[in-house]
Amino acid sequence: MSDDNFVKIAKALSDKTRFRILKEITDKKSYTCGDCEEIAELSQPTVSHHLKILFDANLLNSEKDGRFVLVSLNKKTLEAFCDSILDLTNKI
Amino acid sequence: MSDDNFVKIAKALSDKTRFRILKEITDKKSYTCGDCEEIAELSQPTVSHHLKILFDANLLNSEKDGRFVLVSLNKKTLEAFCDSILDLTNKI
DNA sequence: CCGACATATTCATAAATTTCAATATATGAA
DNA sequence: TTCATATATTGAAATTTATGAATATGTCGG
Repeated sequence: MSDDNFVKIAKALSDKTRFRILKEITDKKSYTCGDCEEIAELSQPTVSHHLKILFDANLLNSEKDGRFVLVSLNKKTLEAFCDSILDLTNKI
Repeated sequence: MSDDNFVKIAKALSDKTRFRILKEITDKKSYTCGDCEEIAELSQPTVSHHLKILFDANLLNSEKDGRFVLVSLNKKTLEAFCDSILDLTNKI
């Protein structure tokens, strides 16, 4: 993973609202953006903004379902991110 | 690990200068703050600021050696951070 | 088509972050 | 003690980020 990509993912993870959303959506198969508003307890535009950051970092998959957008965790990105971190520790 | 602690570590990792410093200091046993200035190619106060953020997130150990401060990677923090991420993926 | 709803975008504001010059502190050497 | 060096802190400017009101877009049901 490139340094830029690593930093982008870390930045996406570095906000408590976004982390709360990620933690919550691991439990169910799919969540709508509206579900995420309830989790975050913030306005719709703000949550939409946070979801975009998570999506741009490839931490979320999204899928249209009529009027809804269903989001789910992108496991591969999280695993690749972990691998990059463990690369640091394994060099010691 | 608490959510606050997770977010603090992610924030510390979410800057390219800080990530570059962390990557570099895995190679040698110990680095001085001056070494980190060379790595970062930024002013001394700026690097000192970045090192403080890494230290506050427990990503760096530091040890005084006369006039110098030697910094090294805190492997345990990185591993605990990874564990928290993998907790997310394992719930899917 | 129209009204209701889900999500995205624009715009403005407030807060946080990055950066460095200047300065302070601390330590070793002469 | 005095000077030179290593690091920390302060203060200020520029940039980025988080937030929400207003608005736009898109989709379903009638």
